Amino acid sequence: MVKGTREKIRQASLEVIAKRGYTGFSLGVVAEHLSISKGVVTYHFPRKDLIFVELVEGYFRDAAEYMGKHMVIDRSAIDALESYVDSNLRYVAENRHATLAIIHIIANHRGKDGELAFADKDNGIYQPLIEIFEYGQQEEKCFRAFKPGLMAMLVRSAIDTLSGRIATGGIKDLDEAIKETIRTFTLATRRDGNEQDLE
Amino acid sequence: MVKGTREKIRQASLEVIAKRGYTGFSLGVVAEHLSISKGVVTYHFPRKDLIFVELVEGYFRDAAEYMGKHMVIDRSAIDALESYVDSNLRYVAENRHATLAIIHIIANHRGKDGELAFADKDNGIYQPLIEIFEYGQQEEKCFRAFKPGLMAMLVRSAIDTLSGRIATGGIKDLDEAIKETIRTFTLATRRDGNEQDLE
Amino acid sequence: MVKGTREKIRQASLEVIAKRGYTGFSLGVVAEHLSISKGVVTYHFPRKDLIFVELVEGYFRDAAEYMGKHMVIDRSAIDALESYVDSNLRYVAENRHATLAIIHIIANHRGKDGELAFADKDNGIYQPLIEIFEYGQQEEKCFRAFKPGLMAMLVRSAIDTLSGRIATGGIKDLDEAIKETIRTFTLATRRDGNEQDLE
Amino acid sequence: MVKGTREKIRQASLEVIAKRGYTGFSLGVVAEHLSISKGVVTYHFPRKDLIFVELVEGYFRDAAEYMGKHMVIDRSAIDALESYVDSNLRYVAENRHATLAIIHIIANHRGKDGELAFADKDNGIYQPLIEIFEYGQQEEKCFRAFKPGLMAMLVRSAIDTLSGRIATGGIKDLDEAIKETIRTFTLATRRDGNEQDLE
DNA sequence: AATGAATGAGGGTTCATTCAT
DNA sequence: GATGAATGAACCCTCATTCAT
Repeated sequence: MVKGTREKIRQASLEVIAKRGYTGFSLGVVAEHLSISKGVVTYHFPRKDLIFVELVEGYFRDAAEYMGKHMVIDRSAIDALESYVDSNLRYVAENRHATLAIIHIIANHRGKDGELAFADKDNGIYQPLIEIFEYGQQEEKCFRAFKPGLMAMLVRSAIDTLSGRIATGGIKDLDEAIKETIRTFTLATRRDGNEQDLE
Repeated sequence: MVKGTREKIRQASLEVIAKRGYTGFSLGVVAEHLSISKGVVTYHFPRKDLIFVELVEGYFRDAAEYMGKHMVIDRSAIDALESYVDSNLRYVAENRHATLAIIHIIANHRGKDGELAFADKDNGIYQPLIEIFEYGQQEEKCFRAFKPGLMAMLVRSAIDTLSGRIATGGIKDLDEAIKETIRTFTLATRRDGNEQDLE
Repeated sequence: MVKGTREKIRQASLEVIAKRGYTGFSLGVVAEHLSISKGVVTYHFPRKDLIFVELVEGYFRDAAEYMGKHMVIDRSAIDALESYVDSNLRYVAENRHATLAIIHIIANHRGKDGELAFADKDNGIYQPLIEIFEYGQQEEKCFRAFKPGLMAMLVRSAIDTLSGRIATGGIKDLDEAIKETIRTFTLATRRDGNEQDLE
Repeated sequence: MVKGTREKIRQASLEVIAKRGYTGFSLGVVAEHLSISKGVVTYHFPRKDLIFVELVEGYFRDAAEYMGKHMVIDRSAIDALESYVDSNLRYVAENRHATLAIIHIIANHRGKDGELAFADKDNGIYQPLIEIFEYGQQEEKCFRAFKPGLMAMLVRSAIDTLSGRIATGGIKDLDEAIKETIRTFTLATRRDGNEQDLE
């Protein structure tokens, strides 16, 4: 199977960024990595930014597709939360290089105005979680009272940090880590009789 | 009181990195920011790395000092955990710029070998948490069974991500955010009768 | 009638050069301007130079043809001079874009040796004027004594500069400008009784 | 006498542009010409444009100073016109390289908007001539009726084109060329009894 | 006749670093 | 302590040109 050069550049870019970081990424390194001329890269991506745009958008598109296939949304809110964390981390585990690269890009790439260019990408990702929490709090009454936005941030923080660890190979037992993460947030969010003890 | 040039450079560096990111930081920008010659910077810090080293070490030294003053370690493990999260986040809130800058440095700065230069700094920070968890599990029996290292990572992830939000001004009600974070991990780690329900 | 691609490229090149200058001209811009591939341009003009050669030669060929139709050479030298200036400027006015482009090319394009490639084209254009002046001085005695080559240069300078103005739209009343230019050189070259006053 | 590097770069730039044209000018060529690093050039002129700005402004400043010293403005309008042409061309003759370079810059350099960056410099130069003509027409009645702006353009065109010739060494006898140019425009502008013959 | 891919040289620019003063 | 000058490597990007299809 012949992969187009453009796709090769995408792939190599992800690898380079994952391995050498945002700063270590340059057209020259990618070209060298692929044993092609530097001009080939600029031929396919007239401006360096466009590589980032394509990588980030592609990553989120694929992730959304994966999530759509694996997330459980027709059962309880708790099941939804569990499957959200589970499918998220599994997608990450299956796309370690890409994930690490995307994290680097989002955290570092800035537009000409000096502002982070992909900050919004990061925000949009909270929405599904917030909806799960609101549904669980208002309809199913299975979640205790907490600010959905804040809890979503905590869940995401766990997923993102764990993603980094997974991506860098710092996690040995993936299933256990996922299981424990899910339990952590299940315990933290559920509504039960003991809740008022904490007041 | 006259602040030494060296200190001024440190301060300016933190501000620049916090505002413009790791990539936007350069000796020239710092010099311009202070209205001094670029040579002055290299006079005080012969190599760029040394600025980072000093900033990161200074930050963790100050943080450790702050924690030493504010952490409760002579009461229960639960109190220790609570005060760890609390003092951590309060220190961050009081040092937003510095925190953001340090996060950027740790996430991006690499040595000549291409490896992240401050990855170890990040690791050492887990130790106190691990000890709290182990003590709470083995001695006080107040925590349920979980891998201390993993839970420490989850707590740190929450603190670090929240730190970023706080540092960038994304958190409106600091006290509420801290309180909710603490409750989240209190609920997630405590040992109670309902725990086995989840098996 | 379908215009051949080659002709389209010529036309587009003139427009691009006229609007963006010699420096702003590139094969890519022309291709984009025509919504064709860059390869098409190099197919028709294997080397960039060849576009310039064809444009310049075509321009002077057309100009010569136009002059041949409009110049009066069978009457007096004064009439010849007048019609030379007049037809020259009218041709320019009718071919503003092309004229501006050609001016840019002649002033900037250099061969591999670094010398202006079309400097000679510019020189050849003086000959008709010189002949008119010599004839008027020696045969008709209608012109005063002056170096024909020098006066030819002055006339050309007026025409060329005026051409630029006309081409860039800086001239509002074309007829008036032409009339005044002709009068200027008629007065400057004629032989009359007052001439010796100036000695 | 030690010339500063900045001044050397200015000088070398003028030479390079004069010899190789606007297109043949590059930071690399200048650096090589001076046997210095390319970085030195950008150290003194952070952006390439600034070289052009400094060259053009310096040229016009020097020219204005020279004109101020050599122009006769306290006698008749005719004398003023003569001295204007004379001092202009003599300044050019004494600054051949610079003049040629400035001509190239003005004709080619464009800002980011794509418009000629020094077009205005060229316009301001007409003002003195226009004033001379208006004064001669209205006060002294020594000039015939013509549009001052148009005639100014014709005079400038002669000067500019002659400047180019002089700069490129195409003029052998400078004094004769100047004298003839002055006579040409003296004859072309003066008011005498024969004027109405041309109506 | 037309196209897209690939190339490599050269462009301007940024920047950490060295050094003499 | 402080400074400005100089350096050279690396950066992104533009572009004429070559070539297989």
